[in-house]
Amino acid sequence: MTGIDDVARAAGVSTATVSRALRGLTGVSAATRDRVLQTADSLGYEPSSSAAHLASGRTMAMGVLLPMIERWYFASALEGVDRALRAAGYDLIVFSLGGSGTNRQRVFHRSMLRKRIDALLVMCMQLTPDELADLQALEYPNVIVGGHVDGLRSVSVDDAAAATDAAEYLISLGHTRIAHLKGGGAYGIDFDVPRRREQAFRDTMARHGLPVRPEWQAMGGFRFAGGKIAAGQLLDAPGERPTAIFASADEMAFGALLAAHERGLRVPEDLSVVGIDDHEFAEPMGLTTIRQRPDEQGAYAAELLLGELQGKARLDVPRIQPHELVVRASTGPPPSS
Amino acid sequence: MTGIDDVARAAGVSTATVSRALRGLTGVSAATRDRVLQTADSLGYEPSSSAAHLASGRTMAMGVLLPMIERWYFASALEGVDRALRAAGYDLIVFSLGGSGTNRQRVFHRSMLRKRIDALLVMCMQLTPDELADLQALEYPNVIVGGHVDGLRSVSVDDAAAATDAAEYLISLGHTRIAHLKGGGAYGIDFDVPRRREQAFRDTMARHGLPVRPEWQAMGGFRFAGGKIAAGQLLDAPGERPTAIFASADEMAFGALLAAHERGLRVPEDLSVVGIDDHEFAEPMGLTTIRQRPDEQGAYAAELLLGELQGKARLDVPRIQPHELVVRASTGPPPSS
DNA sequence: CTGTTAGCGCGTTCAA
DNA sequence: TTGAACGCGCTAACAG
Repeated sequence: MTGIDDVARAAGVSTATVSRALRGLTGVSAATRDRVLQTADSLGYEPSSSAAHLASGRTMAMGVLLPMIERWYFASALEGVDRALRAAGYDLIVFSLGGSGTNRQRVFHRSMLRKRIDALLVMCMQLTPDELADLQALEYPNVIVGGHVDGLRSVSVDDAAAATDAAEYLISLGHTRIAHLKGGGAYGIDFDVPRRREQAFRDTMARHGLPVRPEWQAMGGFRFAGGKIAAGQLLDAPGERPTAIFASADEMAFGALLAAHERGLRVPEDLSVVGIDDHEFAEPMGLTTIRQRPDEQGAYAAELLLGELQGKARLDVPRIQPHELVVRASTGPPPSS
Repeated sequence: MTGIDDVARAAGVSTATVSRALRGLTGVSAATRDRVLQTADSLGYEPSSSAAHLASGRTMAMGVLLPMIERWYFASALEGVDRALRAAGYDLIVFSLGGSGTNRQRVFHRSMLRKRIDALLVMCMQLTPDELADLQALEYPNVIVGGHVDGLRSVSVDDAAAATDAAEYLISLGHTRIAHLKGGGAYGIDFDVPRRREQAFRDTMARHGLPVRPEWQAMGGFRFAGGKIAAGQLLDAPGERPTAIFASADEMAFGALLAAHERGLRVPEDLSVVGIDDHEFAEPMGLTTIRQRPDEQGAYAAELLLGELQGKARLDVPRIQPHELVVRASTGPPPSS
């Protein structure tokens, strides 16, 4: 393996000069810099990140801790984080709980991040007090993405506003009999996003003097299959049927769409459905939804940490991430019945 | 930060003994080992991976290079890789091309992996000759997952057999007018999986003396939206309609299902659809498909590399990964017309 | 079974 | 603008 002294020798300078030239520091004449760059390139030299870490204290890597990867939100956010990090020359180290929730003990234990990262992004996780303490003991900059933990900064949409906008839109169309497909309880990891959305839904209904019927609140577990089953039960129940379903996430909304189809209900004539996310499938499925961009949230969070590592002032209250109503074919006025 | 000498001093032994005890090497008395473990724990000591790397030559990290994260196959495979690595105490470093294909130059350039990893998994990428050379110059163990590159080992299903099984199943139901939704051309990264599946489809049709009509071959780009559009065009075309669609991936099959529904075609009475993958949505959508398990493929590939790092013999021909027909509600005999 | 010592490959002083 | 020398924290080889 070719090291820094090989370059130094070949370029006829000291290792210190090579180091300076390669990192673009000042105090190197243009001539020597060019020479160093050229010989480094021709020798195929690349510095060892471990040696650099040891000498400088910086790992040039960032960690992401998440409950699981294979979920639209997480995978998209990861993509955004990766994009931001790569642009800054940082590496991305991924720690997934794999949805298990069982290897949950000592998540933030020192062993999980063996002095390998400069900062940590935590995605959508509800933390126990012990875990919170562990995280803070880790002492490097951190931020929560897509979730909320007391005492830590979050980068996310305004979940309450997003849910409110969805419910308000249904109400503006004339709906009064609105059901709610709730998320949560599915990741093996609770987090409060579903609670915030549900509360906002309830508040919005109350503000309009509309009832929130217990039998129209169902748990869809944030997934297609769960949403389909829950929506099916809603629609099959005796008595009045809702004219609209607000799903706390698109995947559950897809399930609702399918459940309606299977029962011969027309969307939106008989039933309107609105979700949150703007999942890739929402457009082809014609789902009206509240768009959010997990990738941009991830990138924003990564850049925030990157900024702090470069000495920028700490941002105690990150910018709320935007959301937006996207109207498609799954919503319309309620049936006139 | 507490280092190894802090532990050594506190335990009254040398740093070498601490190192040995902590790594579970032989040649340490039970008593000393316990004492060391205990003081290390109480001091909250965790070794620096960089220092360990420098001294030992091992990074205890593995890299994964993939075209993008937010895609069912990649995210699932990543999950499996992570699971295997974490069990072995290895870290996972992710390099995503972000679907761009533009920052494609010098993918394997030394700078991409600054001596940070012990082995590399490459997912589903078609490599240029230059890239292949770069990869091999990287000199650490590698393996391709879910794709094929001449000269490199692959962990994947038998794509030809999977596509054959799907087509054979349709044929066994009595279908003769079978359309094909092809993948490919979508990732910004070509790879030969779609070609293998298409070829197997053609071969199977030929073997049964069935025609492969050019107007029934459509490009769905491996995605829901693309599959929906392509299937819609197939179904809207004047002249005879296919009685079955074989989609090279579930996401396109979902699009076909939707296109059929929108045209009032009943599935499977008027049209049968079969996919490949067993995507999470396949079960609730009632899609007949060929199941594969990307997570297990990823885990298997990771374990293969792990084994080699531990000195096991190199496996030149990894085990073909299993696939399996899963019959659901989207397939049936062709209409008797 | 345990301790001593010499690097691993850089970044970073400090002096020139 | 450049170079020499030290040390980051650990593992490995050797000696005891």
